Amino acid sequence: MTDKKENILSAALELFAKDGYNATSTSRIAQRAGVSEGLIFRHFGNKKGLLRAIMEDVEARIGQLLAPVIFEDDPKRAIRKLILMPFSIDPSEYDYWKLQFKLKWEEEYHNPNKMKPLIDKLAWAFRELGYKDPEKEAALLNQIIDAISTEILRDGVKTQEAFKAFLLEKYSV
Amino acid sequence: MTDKKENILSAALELFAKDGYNATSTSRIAQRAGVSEGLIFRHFGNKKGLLRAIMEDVEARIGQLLAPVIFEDDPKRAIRKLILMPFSIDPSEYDYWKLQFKLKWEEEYHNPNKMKPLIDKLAWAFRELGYKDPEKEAALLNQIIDAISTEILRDGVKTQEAFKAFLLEKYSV
Amino acid sequence: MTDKKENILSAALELFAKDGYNATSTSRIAQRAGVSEGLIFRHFGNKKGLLRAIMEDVEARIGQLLAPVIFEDDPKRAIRKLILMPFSIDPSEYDYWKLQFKLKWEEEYHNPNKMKPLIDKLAWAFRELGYKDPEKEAALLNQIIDAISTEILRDGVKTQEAFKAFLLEKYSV
Amino acid sequence: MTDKKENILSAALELFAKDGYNATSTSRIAQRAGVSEGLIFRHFGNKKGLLRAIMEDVEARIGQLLAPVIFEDDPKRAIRKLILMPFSIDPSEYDYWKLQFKLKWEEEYHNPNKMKPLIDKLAWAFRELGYKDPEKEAALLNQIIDAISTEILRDGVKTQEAFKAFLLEKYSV
DNA sequence: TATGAATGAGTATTCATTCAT
DNA sequence: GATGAATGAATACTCATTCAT
Repeated sequence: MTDKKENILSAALELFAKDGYNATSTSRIAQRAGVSEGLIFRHFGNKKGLLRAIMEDVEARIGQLLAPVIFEDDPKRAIRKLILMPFSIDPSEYDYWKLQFKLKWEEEYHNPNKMKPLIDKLAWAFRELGYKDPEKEAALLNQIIDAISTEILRDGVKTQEAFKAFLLEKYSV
Repeated sequence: MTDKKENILSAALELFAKDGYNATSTSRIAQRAGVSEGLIFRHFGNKKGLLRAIMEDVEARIGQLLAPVIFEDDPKRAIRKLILMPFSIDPSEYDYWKLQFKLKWEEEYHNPNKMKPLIDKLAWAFRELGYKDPEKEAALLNQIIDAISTEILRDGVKTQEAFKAFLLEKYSV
Repeated sequence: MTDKKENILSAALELFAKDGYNATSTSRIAQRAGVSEGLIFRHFGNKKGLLRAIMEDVEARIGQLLAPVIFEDDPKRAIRKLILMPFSIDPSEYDYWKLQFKLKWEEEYHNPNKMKPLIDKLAWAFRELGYKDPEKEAALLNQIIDAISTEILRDGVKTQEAFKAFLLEKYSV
Repeated sequence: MTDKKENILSAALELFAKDGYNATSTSRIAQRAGVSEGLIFRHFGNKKGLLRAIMEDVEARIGQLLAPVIFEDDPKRAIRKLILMPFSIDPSEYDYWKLQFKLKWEEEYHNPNKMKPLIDKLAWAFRELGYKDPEKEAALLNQIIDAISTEILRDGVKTQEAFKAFLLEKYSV
């Protein structure tokens, strides 16, 4: 991949994450990337194509982050790893996550199945631990982590730090 | 308030809730409201002014919905009422709620303090019931309700129905 | 119709006739009409809409020009009037005609049926005059007039003047 | 001439003939020719240069087609050959002709002198046959053939077939 | 010879906003 | 209060062309 193509990708990620897809014009992306506007279209066809290219990256990163949870064999440790996850995201990767959350509300880009494997794993963990309604517990914890991630991305990790111990204790993990 | 002004307000609410603020043009609002585009600016100054006017409504509705929780004197019943709340929203009012959630991610319009009184009330309730860390419990339940509301607004109330009993039991309320 | 709307119409007619539809940009039209580019779209929706509006005029003018032929009761005089027609077009109306011919080759705008009533009338005239194959004679004369009109529009009426007498004599009208 | 250069030429001919010069982009030409866009400019300098190269071909073909008329020594047979000409064009060569006609109205490319030798030959033929105004007869027949060719290129040879016998008889050739 | 990255000017169209009536 | 004409800046996208490789 050429330098300029990468510049476009990272400028777009940054702006999409900050302002959203609709509110970011291709001309601002080009400007920030230091390239001509036309180049965006030569490389990605259209604005949606650029978004798609970025989303592939985003999904890969999320996959990487979730992998340790999904491949954990011990149920307690799986839950623990998930709870710790939002606190361990590298700030340099926040934009990937912000975009993911922004797109839930913008565009038709929302794909709720993306989290399916994680929820399944959690359900398994809760079942192993003898919880009465493991599916619901899984969905609930997933939502909690989702909400905490949201807050972290908006206001920084420090504002949510207190929840870490709280949740670990609540779930005894 | 004149008819036409109200038409504008309800057309804008509908469109903002469906497509977001940025993706809704004043011309589409005028068209759907059956008024001239100019009238929007006579009444509300500019597009942001229109959004502000709508948000006043939105906040009033949310206030109304939360009032029964906040003025409940029995801690168990307060928690119970909050859990039931997202399931009891009249579908005709969904747009107010959708807009509220959409705006969290769009615009600089997010006002996290809006929920402060509710969280305080919840903290009080959990304290009364002897929970160890009532502030965190309050924040957590608030986030859970937030997440469930989100899902209800996106996919309908039926998809989340199962959580009602689950949560009521979990919190023994 | 407002002044500015008419300005747009006449600027567009002029430019479409000179350079063709595709080769004329909306910005050049706006510039020549002395209006903002946006106004074109407010009045005509899009570039095609502008062309359509012009074509309605064009067809009305052509109708007017052909009417004396079509409502002529004497066959010889009908043919005579048609032959004289291209020589009698007011130069101020050339653009309407040029556009008509340009569009035959550009766009999907060609409508061969437009000339049907004229050809029918000619066929009738030739039949009345005892010609052996009146339909073909009609089509042929129509084509000849078409070709002469083309030349007149390109190079001026003088270059074709000699054909006037030649054709009148040829058809003895 | 290299393969690729020929590919460009034939792709451009096809597209210019179908959509016109202005409406055909160099990128579409390159795509259809299966070459890089840059190669067009290496070979032909610019888009106009490509058109010029094609027009040389076009004129050569037209010359070939007219040669039998121009070198015919018998006046009747010369006229006969011209009348038959548009019906005998090989459909695989239609694009050359379409382009020729399209360009009459687009671009500054029209060259009316191209037909001079043909018209001179016709004038000679009509003079030989004792027509009263051979120059005009020549110009007229040329226009008729031109018009019939136009129709054939647009709607196919069958739609004009009937004119063949009609004209041959009209001119007794 | 041939490519493919890159550009700057241009395209049709939409936008929020103003203003005379 | 209400309209509809009008605008200028912005939008996503296309174009012919250049150039290093």
